[in-house]
Amino acid sequence: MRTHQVVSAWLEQELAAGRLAIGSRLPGERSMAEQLGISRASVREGTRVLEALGVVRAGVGSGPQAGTIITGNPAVALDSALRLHVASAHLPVKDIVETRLLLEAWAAEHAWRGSPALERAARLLDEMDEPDGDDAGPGSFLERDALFHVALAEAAGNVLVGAMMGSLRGSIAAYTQRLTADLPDWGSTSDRLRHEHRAILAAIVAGEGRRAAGLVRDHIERFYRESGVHDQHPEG
Amino acid sequence: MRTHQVVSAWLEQELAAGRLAIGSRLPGERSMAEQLGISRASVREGTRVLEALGVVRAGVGSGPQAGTIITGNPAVALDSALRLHVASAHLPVKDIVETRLLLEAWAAEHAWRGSPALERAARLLDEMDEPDGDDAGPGSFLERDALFHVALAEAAGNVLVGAMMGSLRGSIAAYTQRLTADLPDWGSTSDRLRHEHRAILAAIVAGEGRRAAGLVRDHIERFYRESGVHDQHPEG
DNA sequence: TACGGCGTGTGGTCCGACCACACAAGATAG
DNA sequence: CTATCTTGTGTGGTCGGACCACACGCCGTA
Repeated sequence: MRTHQVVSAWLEQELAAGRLAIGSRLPGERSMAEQLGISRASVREGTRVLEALGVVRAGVGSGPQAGTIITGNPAVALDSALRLHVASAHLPVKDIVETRLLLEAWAAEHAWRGSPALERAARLLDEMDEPDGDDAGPGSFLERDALFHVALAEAAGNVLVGAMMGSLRGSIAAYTQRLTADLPDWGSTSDRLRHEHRAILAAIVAGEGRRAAGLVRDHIERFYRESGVHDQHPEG
Repeated sequence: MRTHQVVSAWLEQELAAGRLAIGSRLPGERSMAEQLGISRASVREGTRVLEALGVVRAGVGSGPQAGTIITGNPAVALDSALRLHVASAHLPVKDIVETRLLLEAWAAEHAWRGSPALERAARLLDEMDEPDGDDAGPGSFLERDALFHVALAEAAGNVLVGAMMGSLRGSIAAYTQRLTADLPDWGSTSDRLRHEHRAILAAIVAGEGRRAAGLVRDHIERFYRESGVHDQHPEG
């Protein structure tokens, strides 16, 4: 086993044994190096990995935000991973759209009606109704659009599904931005999107899961069809 | 931006520009440190992250396997990530089962009939028919069981879905192992699993996607119901 | 021609040093 | 006595240099 993996192996043990939990602070790098019998450089490599995986968060200085603290954020793991894999053209945009469709339709169908995520989604829709005051173009609209869809995914109460959609957000924002640039009439398109968003949320709140899932599917598919995503290359 | 992130940022640029691709070899750590104007320690932290994300693979010595080489393996990213997040009890087993159900049902419905993954799946089924010669108990059976399900997921031709199932494999193997220990009659259960596997694969090959999806759903759900997974805690 | 030792470049690990930072306790000025 | 400033301490962040094990390919040797 490579030396830096000692850190994650140790952390996994501590977590399983209940000696550490989310929110706990890890020993300092110097102290951990001594405890584990490895160098500080290796401890740091191990910590970097944990950080990339969204398991810990490192902060300098002193105080509550300082030190290396255990978090539970699986989304950051995929966020950066997806960026790289998309960049390497190993991950076609088509697959991302497909996966998004899959996750969101499922989430819409299984959404928990009392989820606070739905309230967040509703707030986002209200904000999207206000004309983009200062910012130009569809920038902040699409930002909230992506967040709205992530909120829907989280409403199903499945951490994994929520995390996966959360990490897709970055990729989604990237190409929706690109696609809207080619649209001839953004005004009417955004109006339609607004309307469809309302319909989706209403269906979920009304408990009509299957119908909501269908609406989500149409919503996403139509947008990509109109934008002609199928003609574009990942690096476009 | 933290220094070690210079590496992933640089790599992303190189990939996007087409100067690097999967299979390419990165410059040596020492040379890269000089090029990027950072220390070798930071380069190493950066490559450790890339390695954890499944973007590169590092090998010592010389020859074709040596050096840091770009791979496209998103699955390894989640594999370790899931282990840690499950250990931290941040990720309930219920969510994993649910996600598995979601991914596999979709994959069964969208499987590409000519996929080589289906041939692999068929071979695995044949191997599972042979009574576990030397190994005791359901060990290698469950191993192949998990691989069979991953193969089905890959048959849909979606890299992301395949990668997600691949990284779930570790977690799945962990608790199926645990659950089968409590089963009163493993012999009859494994017979039923074998039969269901055949039926699923046959439905896919016959092009009856929807029916295959239903079979998959029943297959997974029944197993977990019988095993009483709902009564178990993540750390069980 | 076949074999064996050696050079070279790779990542892997370690050490020791210094930096920027953020808080807390003490010293200081009002 | 209070408010402010200074200093101390511990944190992660970065750096340069050193040595190791490894695996290959070259080259001298038998």
